[in-house]
Amino acid sequence: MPELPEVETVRRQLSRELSGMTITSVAILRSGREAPSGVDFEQALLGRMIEAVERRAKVIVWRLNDGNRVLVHLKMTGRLVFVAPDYAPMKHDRIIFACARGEEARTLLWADVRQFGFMKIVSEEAYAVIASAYGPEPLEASVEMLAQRLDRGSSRSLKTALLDQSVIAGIGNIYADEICHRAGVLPTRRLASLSAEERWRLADAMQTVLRESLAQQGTSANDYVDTRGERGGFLEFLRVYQRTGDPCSSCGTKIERIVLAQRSTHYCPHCQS
DNA sequence: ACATATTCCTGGGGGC
DNA sequence: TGCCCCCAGGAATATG
Repeated sequence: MPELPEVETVRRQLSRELSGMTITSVAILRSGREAPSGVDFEQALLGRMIEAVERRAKVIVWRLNDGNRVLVHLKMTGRLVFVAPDYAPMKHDRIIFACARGEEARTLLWADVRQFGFMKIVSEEAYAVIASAYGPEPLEASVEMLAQRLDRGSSRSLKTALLDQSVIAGIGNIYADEICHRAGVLPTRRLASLSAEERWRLADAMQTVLRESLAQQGTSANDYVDTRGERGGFLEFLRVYQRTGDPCSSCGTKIERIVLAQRSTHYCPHCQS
């Protein structure tokens, strides 16, 4: 499940490989999750140069030289992987892109087992509207700003707020649980009950956890791999996520699991309050 | 303004 | 070996 560190890892690799490249072919193997669909999608990309690869929240953004943006959301099981030019397509592959810059060429595959992900071509103006709906980027905003985003006098749970992309961008189920554990705060807490000190600890934990994971190229809990097909290394550093019953790394108490906001939620009943 | 349920989808694992 | 059922979940949408 790519969240900010995984999506950012993919973005960096794409930026390195694709910046300045022109799209020379678009082979849609399985239509339905791209917009506009089919031939219109292909025609909107052919001959365009990728000027830059950016990211907003969990969305990867290809900036094209005609001003349009290609938005890619990997959702649960989406993958962007570089493959050989003669790659033989497999069951869940959706689109294969060929790109070139002089003598250099790259073949990029978009595959998605569960088919939740999408690719969408939008204008510069439409992208600005989409981007503005997201909350601040946790690795770019200040701790003060992030703490302030959690200060809403709200009755909703902390976990719900952390998963809400309009509050803070890029956090998903893995990092929501890890952030709460680092900060020593229960995910079930109501926002309105958080002290200023707790909000500051949460904001600080957001940056710490996301930075540490990014340094390990993200977490491969299930399906995630980067553009080279390699897994992220942060799994072994997770302290609560998918560690139900394991001893807490800080105090040895067994990690517990509940369902909160329709999501599996993991916490240490001793370290978090 | 909040929660909760439903929807999309497929593979993997447990139970028998 | 092979069913059946449940589970994983990002985010939009509907309902309470």
